[in-house]
Amino acid sequence: MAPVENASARATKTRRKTRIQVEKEEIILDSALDLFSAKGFDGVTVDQIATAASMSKPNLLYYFARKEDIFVALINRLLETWLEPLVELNADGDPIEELRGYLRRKLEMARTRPRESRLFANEILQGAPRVKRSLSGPLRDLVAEKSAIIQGWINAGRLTKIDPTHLIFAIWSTTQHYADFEVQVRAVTQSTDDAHFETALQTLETLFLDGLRVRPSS
Amino acid sequence: MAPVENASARATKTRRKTRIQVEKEEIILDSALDLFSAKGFDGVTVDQIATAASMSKPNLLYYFARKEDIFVALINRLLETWLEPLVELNADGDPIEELRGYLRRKLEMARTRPRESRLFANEILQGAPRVKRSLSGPLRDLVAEKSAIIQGWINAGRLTKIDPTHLIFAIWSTTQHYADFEVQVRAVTQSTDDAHFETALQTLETLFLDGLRVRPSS
DNA sequence: CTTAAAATTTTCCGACTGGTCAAAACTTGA
DNA sequence: TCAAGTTTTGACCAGTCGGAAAATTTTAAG
Repeated sequence: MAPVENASARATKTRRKTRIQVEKEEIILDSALDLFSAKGFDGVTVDQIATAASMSKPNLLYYFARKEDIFVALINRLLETWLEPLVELNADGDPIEELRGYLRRKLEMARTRPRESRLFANEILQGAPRVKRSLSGPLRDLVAEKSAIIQGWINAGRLTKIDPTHLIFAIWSTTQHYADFEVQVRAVTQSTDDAHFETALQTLETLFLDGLRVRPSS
Repeated sequence: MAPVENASARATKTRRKTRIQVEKEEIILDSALDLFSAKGFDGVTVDQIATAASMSKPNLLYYFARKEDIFVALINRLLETWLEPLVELNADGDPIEELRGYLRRKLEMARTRPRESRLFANEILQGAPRVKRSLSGPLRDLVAEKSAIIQGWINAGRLTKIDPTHLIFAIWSTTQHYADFEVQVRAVTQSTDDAHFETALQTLETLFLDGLRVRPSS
């Protein structure tokens, strides 16, 4: 007798997952991340994901009933790790060192996890139809919390007067640029490896901490 | 008798365009820009573009033989205006004021032409399959030229030592962020209009020119 | 007004898409 | 070992897609 419900439905009913379920779902998600991050949701077929995961389409659909379920699973799993660098920003640390560390962690994430960055960019770019709720929920709350910390540093005269939220945007955009616009970066810098990330870090640190204007050295 | 070749083919043979051709092509491109920038190349059907342009699908295909031709036409037309703010960077001006002006122009472009920004982002994000040539050609040359100018300013001690190319990347990413990630920006700032662009400009100017580190005011 | 070219519409098609279904093959725990 | 549950497969489908073809209507130049 064929099962009435699929693997996903069963999972939500908290019936515990089989060894095979855990393994196969992992393979599917990894293959899907490859494809979705490179071609976007609409640019990928279920068949392509199945082939990449070395299984048949109906078999894949046994684990994720709909194509969109795979995408949503990826986004949800992504959001957590994605915000980790910001979570680590510590109110008790030295402001300059804390922000330098955040910049470094975020750039490192762009270097080591470009697929996740591009997947997220793809989704936001198209109006975030599947994660809008998360944006105005957990994301906004976290930014508000960390912005308050930065504002505290500014009020204490330990940082230049600046809008904390837009500062966070600046860190996000400059670092993710190296993942999302990798093709462009490579075309312009003619780089074929990771070497430009070191230059990028130096440039961004100097820019964010000291700015372009030349000051007389004390 | 039906025409053997379509409007595009004729155009390439330098037969001059009809009034109707000029008008309709404009309408098609504008409608396509709306849709492509919002949903990406694969997320849009020819039928949707045709409906948005108030014509039938075969009629649209009379002007652009293939869906991809519309996209390519958009990208080509876009590239020129897109690089204009950088073209205007003037070697003879004051370095700080020149870069401030570039930043301002680029952010203004993100505000007034978000559709173009998103279209471009969509294309780059997916590996630039249709404009790779332009990236390593005209784009790279322009960046090289302007980087040399900035490097000249640095050598003359008029700017902080920094990698000019990555500085340009930083200006690109921070400004385009407000167009490409608009949904996220709005979700976080809870802004419903353009007001946050003023705050963004102030933040980026302060950040890029003076940095975060507090200096004793002379 | 005439007529050739341009523009539009109607009709159609083959390829592909996401997804279903029932049967077969395989695991696994008692 | 064996039966209940899990996993995999092959056949299939209804809808959509980009695009082709040909006939018809409209435009514009002489």
